[in-house]
Amino acid sequence: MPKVETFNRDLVIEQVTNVFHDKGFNATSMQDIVDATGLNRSSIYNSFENKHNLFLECLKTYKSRSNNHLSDKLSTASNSLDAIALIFDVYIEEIIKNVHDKGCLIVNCASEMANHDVSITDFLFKNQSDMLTFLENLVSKGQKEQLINTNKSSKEYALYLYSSIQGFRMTGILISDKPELESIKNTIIQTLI
Amino acid sequence: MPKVETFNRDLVIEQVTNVFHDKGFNATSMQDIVDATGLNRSSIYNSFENKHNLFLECLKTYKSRSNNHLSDKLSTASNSLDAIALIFDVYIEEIIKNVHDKGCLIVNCASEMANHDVSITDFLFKNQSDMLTFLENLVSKGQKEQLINTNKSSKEYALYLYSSIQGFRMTGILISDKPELESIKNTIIQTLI
DNA sequence: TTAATTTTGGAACGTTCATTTCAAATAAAA
DNA sequence: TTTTATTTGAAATGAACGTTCCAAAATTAA
Repeated sequence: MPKVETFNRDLVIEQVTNVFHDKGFNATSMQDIVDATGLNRSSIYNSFENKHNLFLECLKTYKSRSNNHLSDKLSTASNSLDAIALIFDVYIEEIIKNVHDKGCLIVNCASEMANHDVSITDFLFKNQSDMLTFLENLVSKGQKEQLINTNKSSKEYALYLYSSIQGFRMTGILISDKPELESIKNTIIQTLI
Repeated sequence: MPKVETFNRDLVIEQVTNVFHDKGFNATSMQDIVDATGLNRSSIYNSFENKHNLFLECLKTYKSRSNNHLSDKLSTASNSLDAIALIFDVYIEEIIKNVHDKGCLIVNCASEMANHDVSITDFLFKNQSDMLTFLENLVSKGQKEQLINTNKSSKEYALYLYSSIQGFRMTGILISDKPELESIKNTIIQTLI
């Protein structure tokens, strides 16, 4: 019966995500989004309710897309320690790919919006929890494989890595020199050995 | 001859900085600034030209105020390694002081505005350079005192610490649990020993 | 006390903001 | 082909934005 949605929703989300990633939530206007997608205002509001919801959907898609990309790369790792190093390699690749790196959308979002918007804060805490669990499992396996030292618990090292990754993503915004990024990565990894 | 500026410029900058720190540049309106300072719009524009300049002045004041505060604390350090640990203690104190920590104004600014505004980007690169020099000297002294290992150069460790500090400040936005923050700090410091 | 100079208060500027409205175009099902 | 549901286009909404304007108040030097 109805006329069906003609645009590619995934593509639109990707286009909008690029704008949000580049300018942040507050500096992005609906006009920017209209321009980036080629869609009409009405279509956007019809399909995504409002700017806030659209941003939340971009965040969620970004998270799962990043996680999938990470999983793909990590599946090639020979062991857990190698996997942790590969996480940083993925980010290094991302940072030097762009002339001006935009950092991590989620880290930027935390910096811009945490504690101001409950649905965003909920997302951020959930993301943090997922990240910590993921890293803890990785460290735990590495410790069982005796590739990672047991000076600290897997929980503590996960927290350390979580914090280090955020710093790494922030640093990449201004520093895009590969040797420097590799050096930071190696120093972080060294701690675990 | 003239009527002289009646308000306390330092106080106004502090009040405005608090708003910018809380909401970020783009989400802060001139009305917010009027409300926070109690000044009239005209007075603000008379004294600070525009929002952008006002923000830049807040950034600079924030930087020097933070550096002064850090210097004060670090002067009580018994050695260079202790001084590095004290940096993190200053941040931990800052993080748990506020119910909802806002992170570092400069880190947040990098996340929101880097590569979009040349005067901001200039400030950020200058700040980064200052930070790295400061940390490199600290590490270098620590290595001479044989308190910090020489597995990596002082430059490399400075870069590592710089990245770690940014991550630490980001992490503190969502995590305000002192033991967790202490754990991250200790893991970072451990790398140097 | 007067003159000179600046800060104020408050309104107004034109623009841009996110969002809404609604008729016209569209397309699948009947 | 007609019906039905939905997407579109384009304009309009009112509120908020950063900034400007100007007369009135204020203050100090002469």
